[in-house]
Amino acid sequence: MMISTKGRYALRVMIDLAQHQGEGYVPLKEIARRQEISEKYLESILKILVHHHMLIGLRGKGGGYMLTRSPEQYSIYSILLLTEGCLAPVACLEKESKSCTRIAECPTLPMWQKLDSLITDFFNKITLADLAAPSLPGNDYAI
Amino acid sequence: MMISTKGRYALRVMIDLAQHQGEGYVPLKEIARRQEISEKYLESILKILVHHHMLIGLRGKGGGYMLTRSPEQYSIYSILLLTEGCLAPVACLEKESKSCTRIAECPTLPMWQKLDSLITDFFNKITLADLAAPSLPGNDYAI
DNA sequence: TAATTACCAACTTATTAAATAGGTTTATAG
DNA sequence: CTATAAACCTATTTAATAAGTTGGTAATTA
Repeated sequence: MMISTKGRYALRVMIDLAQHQGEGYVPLKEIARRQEISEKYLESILKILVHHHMLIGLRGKGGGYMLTRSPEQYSIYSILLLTEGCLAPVACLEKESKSCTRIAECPTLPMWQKLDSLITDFFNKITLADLAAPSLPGNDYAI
Repeated sequence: MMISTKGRYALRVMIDLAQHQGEGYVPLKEIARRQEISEKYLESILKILVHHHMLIGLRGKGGGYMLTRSPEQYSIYSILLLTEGCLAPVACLEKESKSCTRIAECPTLPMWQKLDSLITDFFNKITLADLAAPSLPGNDYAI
């Protein structure tokens, strides 16, 4: 498997926030309740998103979280990359992977690279708006 | 990440065997040396492949492993599926996943299903022959 | 019958995922 | 000005999985 709960939960939260745009700041407690995810665990995920300016977090009474842009302006790729760290299908393609000595002769590397592009393109073409929107003709991704 | 060493090593072994077809049975020791993989770890991977008739294993002096078909007849998908168990990009799509209560309303499920098809198709279209063959015009996968 | 090989089950170690605990800081409503 | 509600922060724990090792047994053949 490739996408952990961190990435999947992050997506669900972002969709939740997209669907509650215009309601001001939405507190974590509310999101956690709606999404049935532990508040404390969500916290650690939202921290990443705030830190990278995908969200604004406002403290204190009346505070909560809010999107910084409109849903069309978030690619699913950007959200998953932040929370998962890396979306490569094999260790060989990871940035930190101490370069394998067999790279030059590896008969499988080109295949992994093609798959990686395929996946990257797939997620880059989908936006938060596609997932948050109700089902409409032309929207392949909505339920 | 998605494909562990088990699946990656399995592919390398199958390619190695494809490239040494016609040399009779190839002992594990030789494969392990060429591929720089621990003999004992390889053993556990080859066991799976033999058990599912992807390979024949012959014991005793002069024994070793051999493909049961020609390389064109193995899809990469079939090899990875056996050794990895499941290639689904998210837990939600795994067979054993205790069915999530949110399936009916999950705004991300259609996306995961599309990605899963994409990956399955990708691996199904590539055969062992594609990876084992030398680089030729029309072979996108060889080094 | 000795050497060589595959086969088998159990165990260990390392890494990562997933979640929890227990606080501090900031803002606002009253 | 104070109680409350919220985000923020660091460290720790637990669970699961990946990765590899140990120590054998069974079959085959030179």
